[in-house]
Amino acid sequence: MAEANRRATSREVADAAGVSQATVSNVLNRPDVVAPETRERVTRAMESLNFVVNRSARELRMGSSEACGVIVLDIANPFWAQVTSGIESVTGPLERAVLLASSGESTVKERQLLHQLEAAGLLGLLVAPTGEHLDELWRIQARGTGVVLIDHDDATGRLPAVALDHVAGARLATNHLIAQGHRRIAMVNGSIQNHWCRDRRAGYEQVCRSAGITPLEVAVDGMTVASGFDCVSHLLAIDGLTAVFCVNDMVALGVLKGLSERGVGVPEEISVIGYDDSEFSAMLSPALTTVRQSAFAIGAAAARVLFNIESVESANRSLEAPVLVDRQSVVPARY
Amino acid sequence: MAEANRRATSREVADAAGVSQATVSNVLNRPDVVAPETRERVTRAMESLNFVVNRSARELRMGSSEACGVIVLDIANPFWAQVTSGIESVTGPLERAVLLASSGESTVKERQLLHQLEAAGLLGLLVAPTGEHLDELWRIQARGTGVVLIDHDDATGRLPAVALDHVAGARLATNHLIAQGHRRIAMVNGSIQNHWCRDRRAGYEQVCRSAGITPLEVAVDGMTVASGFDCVSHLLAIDGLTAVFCVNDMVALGVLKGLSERGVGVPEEISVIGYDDSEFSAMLSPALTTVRQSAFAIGAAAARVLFNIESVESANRSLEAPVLVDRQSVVPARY
DNA sequence: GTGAAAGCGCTAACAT
DNA sequence: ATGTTAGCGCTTTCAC
Repeated sequence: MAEANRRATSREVADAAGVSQATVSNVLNRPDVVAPETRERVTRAMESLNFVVNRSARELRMGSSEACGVIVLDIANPFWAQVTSGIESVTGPLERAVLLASSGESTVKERQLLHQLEAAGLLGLLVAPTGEHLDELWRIQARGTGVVLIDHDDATGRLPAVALDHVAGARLATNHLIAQGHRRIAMVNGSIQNHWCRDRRAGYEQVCRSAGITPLEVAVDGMTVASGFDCVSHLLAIDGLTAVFCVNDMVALGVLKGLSERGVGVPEEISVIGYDDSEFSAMLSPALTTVRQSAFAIGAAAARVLFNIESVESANRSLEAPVLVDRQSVVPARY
Repeated sequence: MAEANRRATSREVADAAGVSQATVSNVLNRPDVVAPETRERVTRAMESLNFVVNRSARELRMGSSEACGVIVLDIANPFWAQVTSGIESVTGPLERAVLLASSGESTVKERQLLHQLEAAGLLGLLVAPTGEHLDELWRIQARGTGVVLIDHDDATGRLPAVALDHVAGARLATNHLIAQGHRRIAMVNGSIQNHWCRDRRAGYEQVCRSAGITPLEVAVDGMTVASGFDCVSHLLAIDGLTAVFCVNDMVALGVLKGLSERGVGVPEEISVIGYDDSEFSAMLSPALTTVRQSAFAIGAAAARVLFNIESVESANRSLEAPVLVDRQSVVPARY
């Protein structure tokens, strides 16, 4: 049985190849500096011993790792799954590992994860913060771990941030509704702890007010299909309602379902607009009118910023402005 | 400026607290063994220095890490996002980090990732293999890193595997179609490189044959909405087709879309059945009839096996059998 | 209950 | 071109 039950060390490779450990290290890290013949011999030794470098040792020695940590708000949400894909699209080719974690929008879980990830000694962290308390992130940055905010700004400008313009997106959605003649428009919104929700509400309110109509907000707990479904009774209690703006497509899905179960026709009786343009949205019936923003692009941009491939400014500029995807769930109001 | 630009070491904490490094280590790992008063002093020093242990050093010393690596086939697919959630549901409370990577169903990418993850010196790996070549995984296991297969069996029994019964699920779907009187049933399937696709096809074919009807397979490249959409022309070329079994809900979504764009009514003209019961499936119109299997449960089960919380046998037993979710996209065939 | 010392596997000066 | 050596920050006997 040639197979050891333990990983081979560079020391063993060196012995097997009849060279010093330093040469093995050179073969690994600066192959050009070692004689082709020696290199060949060392490489063969590595293969026959199934050598694989011990990353902990390397990192300890070098003082840092190449990998990055990612904290998203909810991995089960398609938006974040897309963001993750975007991040991987840049880390993959760079052969950089990604340590992914999901805070589930819980601030305490976020703190735990931050602590764990910092202890992992990573090159940097990409984080979608759960709240406004950026101080822990500032501290991590000060201690030497790069931090890039995903879809959340740092008002103090200490942390680089790659963010989508939610205010603009919400304005787009609300304007569309108003342009179709709607005046009684509700917004189904998540917790305003969440800056998305805050920003989207801000956009919604701005447009409402300048059109002289009263904003009507219905809050839900999580931004999930279930919460959308559950809030339908509140929606139906609103007098004269003709349109609803949902904070995202998942919620819109729930609202659609709740409305249809109660026999309320969409879009004939009530128009519904979502946000995100999730993969399923075009396929709903009625196909969901929504606002598209590029989740994939924001993930990739944040990773590029962390790895110094691109400046924050340029990364943010590269993010497309939100666009309205006009489908079937919004029609002109009938009075 | 008290804030150092460098992480504090246990040595520094020791000096600040006027104790030895060993005591700091004890406070960290065996708090009970150190005098309460000393412990208190050390803890304060840690806080004031913002100490956080260097995981690389700890792991180097201990010879292994607590974290685990995960390789899924495609993180952007809701099924895998759910599996990931399941894994996190067990690693989270255990404070174990998860290193997530996605192979994108590419075998070469898989090899790269395996290499990277092994080099990270993790406690174990949870992997959904892209193909049948398990030899690299066997080697990793032999070298001392735990490996648990997600949704893929190891015929040799060397690797513990947590797997769903795709053959049974496909039988369920096909039987349902036949019970509704369908005889010309196509299956839209992904690459048979993928064992899911193979298993689901096997179930489909078994049932077809024993009912004396000819299996009709249409292959697509990836298991995505786009591939489903693209194969509709092939589907429509099949003479007398009345039903289609899609390898998953994403593909079904694409097929639904393609069919509706061509004015083919579902379910009046063609019945469609999916697989996975993705979150959006109930909300489609028609609501998608599909097969449910618990992606979340399989992730959690695999993690429990890796961490020795549960035996493979018990974990597999705990996985629910696939169930048919009868909705609107399948109706009796009309002749 | 606490400290001194050794060493995990690797890389990087420096010497040859 | 290759070898020697030191040491990254931590845990862990083994003394005291």
